[in-house]
Amino acid sequence: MPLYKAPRGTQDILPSEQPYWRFITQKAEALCQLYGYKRIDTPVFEETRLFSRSIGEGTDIVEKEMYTFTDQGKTMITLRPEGTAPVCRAYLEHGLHNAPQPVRVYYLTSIFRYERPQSGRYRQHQQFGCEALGVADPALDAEIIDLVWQFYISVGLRDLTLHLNSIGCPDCRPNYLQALKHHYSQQTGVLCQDCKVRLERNPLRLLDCKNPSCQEIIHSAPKITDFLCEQCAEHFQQVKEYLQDIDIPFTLNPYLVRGLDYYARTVFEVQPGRLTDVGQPTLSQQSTIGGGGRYDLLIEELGGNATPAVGFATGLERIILNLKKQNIVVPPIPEPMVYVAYTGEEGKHDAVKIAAVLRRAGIGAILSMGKRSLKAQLKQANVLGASQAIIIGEDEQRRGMIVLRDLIEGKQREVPYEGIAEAVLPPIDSYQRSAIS
RNA sequence: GUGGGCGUAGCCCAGUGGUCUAAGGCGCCAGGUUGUGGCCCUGGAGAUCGAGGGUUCAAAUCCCUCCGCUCACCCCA
Repeated sequence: MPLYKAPRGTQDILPSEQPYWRFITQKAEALCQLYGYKRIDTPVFEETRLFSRSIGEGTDIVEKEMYTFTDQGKTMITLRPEGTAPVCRAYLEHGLHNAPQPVRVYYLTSIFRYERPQSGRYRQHQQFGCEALGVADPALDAEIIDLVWQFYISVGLRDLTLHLNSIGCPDCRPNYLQALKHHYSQQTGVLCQDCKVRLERNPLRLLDCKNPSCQEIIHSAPKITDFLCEQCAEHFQQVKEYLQDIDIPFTLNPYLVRGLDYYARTVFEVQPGRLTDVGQPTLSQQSTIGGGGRYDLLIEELGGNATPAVGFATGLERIILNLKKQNIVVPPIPEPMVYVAYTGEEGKHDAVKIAAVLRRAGIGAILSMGKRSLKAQLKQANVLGASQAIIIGEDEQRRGMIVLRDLIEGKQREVPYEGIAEAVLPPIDSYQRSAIS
C-alpha cells in the first residue's frame, strides 16, 4: 500500500501511454495548422466570477463541480472547468477584435471538474478545443464542425455520429420554451423528480432526460427547430447546406441541448456508435467524445461588444478510450538507436565520451549504467529496442578500436574509435527508413 | 449526491477458517565458466493478504466500520 496516491479522479500518464497522447496531439496540431488555427494558452486558474458568469449560475458545473478556493490575496479562484470562457476573456483583454476576424485559436489543456469518476470521466482531464471569434457566418460553424470531424477521422476513429441542432436565440427561444412548458404542464403526473425541477429551472434540459417514462413526453414534445425565428432558421439552413457541400454526415437531433448556458443557435455533439433510430438519442451522453456550438452572446455577456463566435471541445481521454476499443494502433515513440556498453572502468570513460559524441552528432544513444556484465548490458539494449550496440572492450581499446554490433542482423565489426559517429550513421538511417515506411 | 461490483508483490492472479512462515505467470536482478542480446534452464529480490476493530484455540479466508478502486445514474469532454 503506497503512502501517497494520485488524488481521486486524476491519473498519471506513464511513458507506456504516451504514444497515444503524442499521436492525437500531433494530429490535432497538424490539423489546426491546416485550417489556420493558432495555439493559445490561458492560465490554469481564473477568477471564479469569469466562469460563474459565462457558464451560468444555475448549471451543474458552477453549482457543484468547480475547484474553487480563496487565495492569499482573498481572491476567489477557480481551476479552469472549461476552455471557452478563458479564451473569450483573453480576446477581450488583449483587444483581439483588432486582429483580422475571425480570430481562430486552439488549445490543448487540462480541465478540472469535481465529479465522481467513472469510465472516461476524470476530475482532471485533457481537452482539445478550437474557437473562432468575431464572425457570424454559418460557413464558420461548418468549418468548426468539419475540423472536429476531420480530427476524429485523422486519428482513425470509425462509426461516429454527429448530432446537430439549433437552439435558437433570445428572440425565438422564449416562444419555444413556453410551448415546451405548456406541453409538460399537462403531464406533470408522470414526470420524474428531476424533470419537475427542470421544468421550473431549466426547461430546455427536459429534453435531456433519460428516464423511460419521460422519453414519451420528449418525443411528443414540440421541436425547437419549428420555433426558430427567420434569422436563426436561415442560419441553421445554411450550416446544413455547407456541411452537405463538404460531405460531413450529420444527424439532426431536435432534442440535443447542451449543458452550458452560453450556447445559441448551432449546437452539436459527436458520439461513438451509429444510431439505429435516426434522430433518437440511444446512447447516454456520458459517451460523448466532443461537442460545441455557437455562443454569440458570451463575449457581450463578459463586457465586450457584441461578438459572435463558435467553437468545440473534445476530451482526449475519451478519444484514447475509443481508440483502444476500436483496436487502433498508434505509432511508437522512437527509441534512441544506439546502446553504449563497456567492460571495466577504463572502458567507461570512452563510453561516456562516445555517447556524448553520438548525441552531439544527432544520434540517440543510451549509456549503460553501473557495473554489469556484457550479457546484461546487451540484454537491456535488446529490451530497449536499440538497433545497434557499441561495445567498448579492453582488448579493442588498446588497439584504438571499438566494436559496433548490429542488433537486428546479429553481426558485428570493429571500427576505429575516431569517426564512430560516421560508422554508426548509415545502418541507422536505413533502419529508420524501413521503420517509417 | 445515489446504487452495484471489487480490494492478495510493479502488473495479472491462485487460495473461502488450521498443511499460508501465502502458490503461479509477467516484469526486474543475478547466474548457466573465462568479454556478447533476442530462445531455454536455474536462482534471487519483492506482499505488515486495503486499514482498524470483532468472532474463534486458530482468519487472506467469517462479521462490523472506515478507506480506496471500479461501473452505472445525475451531469459533462
